[in-house]
Amino acid sequence: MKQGQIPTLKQIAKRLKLSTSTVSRALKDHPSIGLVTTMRVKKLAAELNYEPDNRAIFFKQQKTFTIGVVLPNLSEAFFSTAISAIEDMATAHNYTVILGQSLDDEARELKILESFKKHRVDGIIVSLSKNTNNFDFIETFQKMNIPVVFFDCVPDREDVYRIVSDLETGMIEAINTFVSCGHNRIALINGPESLLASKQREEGFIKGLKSNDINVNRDYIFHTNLSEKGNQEAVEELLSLVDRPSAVICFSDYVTLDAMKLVREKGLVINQDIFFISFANFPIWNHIENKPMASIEQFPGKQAEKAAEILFDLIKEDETNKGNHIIYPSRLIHLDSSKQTSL
Amino acid sequence: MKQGQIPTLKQIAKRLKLSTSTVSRALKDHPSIGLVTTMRVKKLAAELNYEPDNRAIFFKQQKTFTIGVVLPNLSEAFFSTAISAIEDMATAHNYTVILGQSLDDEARELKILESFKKHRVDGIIVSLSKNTNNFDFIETFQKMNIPVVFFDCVPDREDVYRIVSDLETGMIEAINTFVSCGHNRIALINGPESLLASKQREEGFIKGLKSNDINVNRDYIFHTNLSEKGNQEAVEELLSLVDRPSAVICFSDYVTLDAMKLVREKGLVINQDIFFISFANFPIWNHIENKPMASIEQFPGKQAEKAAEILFDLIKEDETNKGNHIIYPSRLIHLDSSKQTSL
DNA sequence: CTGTTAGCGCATTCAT
DNA sequence: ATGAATGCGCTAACAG
Repeated sequence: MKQGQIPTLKQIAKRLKLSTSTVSRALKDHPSIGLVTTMRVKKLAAELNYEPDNRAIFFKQQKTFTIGVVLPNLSEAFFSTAISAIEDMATAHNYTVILGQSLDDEARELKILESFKKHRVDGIIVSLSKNTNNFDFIETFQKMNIPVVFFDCVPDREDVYRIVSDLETGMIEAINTFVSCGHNRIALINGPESLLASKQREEGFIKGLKSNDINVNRDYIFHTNLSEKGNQEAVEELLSLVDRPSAVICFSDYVTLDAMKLVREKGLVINQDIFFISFANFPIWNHIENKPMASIEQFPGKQAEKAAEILFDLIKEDETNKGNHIIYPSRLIHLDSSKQTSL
Repeated sequence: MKQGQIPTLKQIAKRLKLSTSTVSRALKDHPSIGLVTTMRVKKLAAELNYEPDNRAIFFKQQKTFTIGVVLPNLSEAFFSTAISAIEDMATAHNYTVILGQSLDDEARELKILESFKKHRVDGIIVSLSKNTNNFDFIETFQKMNIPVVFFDCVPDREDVYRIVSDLETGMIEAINTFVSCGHNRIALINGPESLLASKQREEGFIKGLKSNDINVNRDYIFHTNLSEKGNQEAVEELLSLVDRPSAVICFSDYVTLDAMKLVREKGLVINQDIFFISFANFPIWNHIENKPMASIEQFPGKQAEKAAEILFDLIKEDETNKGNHIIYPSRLIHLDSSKQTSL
């Protein structure tokens, strides 16, 4: 009574006095099956609401038509945009997506990867947790022939497929913008030093300053572990400098939110006493007073889409070495600040 | 050479000169297998890095140990909190989660459900798109014995499992708060009339006014389709009333963001000329100047967790009719407004 | 305590 | 153009 309803190939075959193979082929428009038979089969299949049982197909084909995606945090607009892009690509390829949030916790990330492995996903897309230091899992999946593609937060190794945003372009635009507004005391609140993303920001920062003939002052480079507390500590330090910076570039929009909050509490006026530019360009800025001057767009959708594209190529074993390091430029987006100075 | 590495039960059995069933049982600590044998099997399995092939297990057990979740939009904090809760529950039950975003598009929602059906998920959790009117899919899944649980945005039918937040409690608190601050011209910017959630808000609104002996003025109830344009139109109307409301309750924090933006552009000062309370309580308020007075928390995590709990009960066929309509109270959260009036 | 056997639903190879 | 036979990896009923 339970599953009695769900029709199988065999049932269709019996009802039509055909063999399962004929039915199977008819359903797939195999050329060697007669038109009449094909029609009869399809008709009954439609009537019975037949659906092939994916479980059997997965088993037979040694595939699951499923990819796994590990992200730090869905609540960040950056990643929800990314996952939407991946989902769309997956749908287009007739794949489904299983998901895990690492919440920037290395152990949790590993558990998710474990579960993907057990699930026998056909491929994996990862944007690393900010605290991941152990990359042994890469070898594990290599051995199992499960392709892995990284994006955004990627390991600092050459032997992987990875897609990143070139943070230098946006960073240099940011500095040029600040300089053209007359700033020369420009600070950077950077992320954890272990991150490739932080390294790249710092390189761009220094390059940008140099190209504007500004001395690089190491005291103007701060680091945060990206927690609210860490962000505030960095800002406290920054504000207590005798020669306080007038312009600040933050690792991300979240860092900027924390920074601006503290700055306001200290009685300083944003976009008057101190100016901000940050990374990520999240959509909410347009609804906020006293936003940063600009934010650097990293095109999460594009990055994720490319990651999915490469992954599906790898799954299809088109191992056309189309370069396993893709870099997209980032771009500075000026936020409408017409209301900012009117306060 | 490809899959040659991946060990199976059979291989372990051959190497150990045992039968596959013995190996299978040993790996599961079946009591009828001798300790020595169990040890030998486990040792070799560990050496070979054996992992059972879920595809075969799915097939054999007629299950996928996978649940599907359909949500409107991952980028809303409400839903990303919800999905985290579901994920945690799923992990605890050894299940994986496949995900789809409807983006409030009925057709897209249906496609996602289709794909879940093909994937033979063991159960489904849905928070409906704001534009869904056709609920035929409920019958389809019923027929296939795939349990479905709704939360937050649920169908207005009795014969389904659903978990919602009781919007009335929060709504009444909101009105009481406004009244105690001296407001009596209180407006509601509500969502689409077709939504159960809108209906409930309106009921609470009217109840709250009545209990405070305030006449219900129908002109103070507005509707928006929740698009930015719709939100703004509602606010335009509201502001153009001769007897302009001094206090506004909005359908959600997103509506409030749009509303406050427009209000500012009109030169009005928030928390002085006009006051807001809204639904959802998203985390970013604490980082924003000129936030609403309060926001009504709907506990997405709790709702989602409960939905998952019920779903897993249904999957296990513990069809203990533990009530298929669960309601959690909502609660007004006062936002720290110390900085608000100091501008 | 351990082995043998059968079968889940489907795709496929080999016959006819 | 169609059918029969096989096997994917695993579990479980049955047999010893």
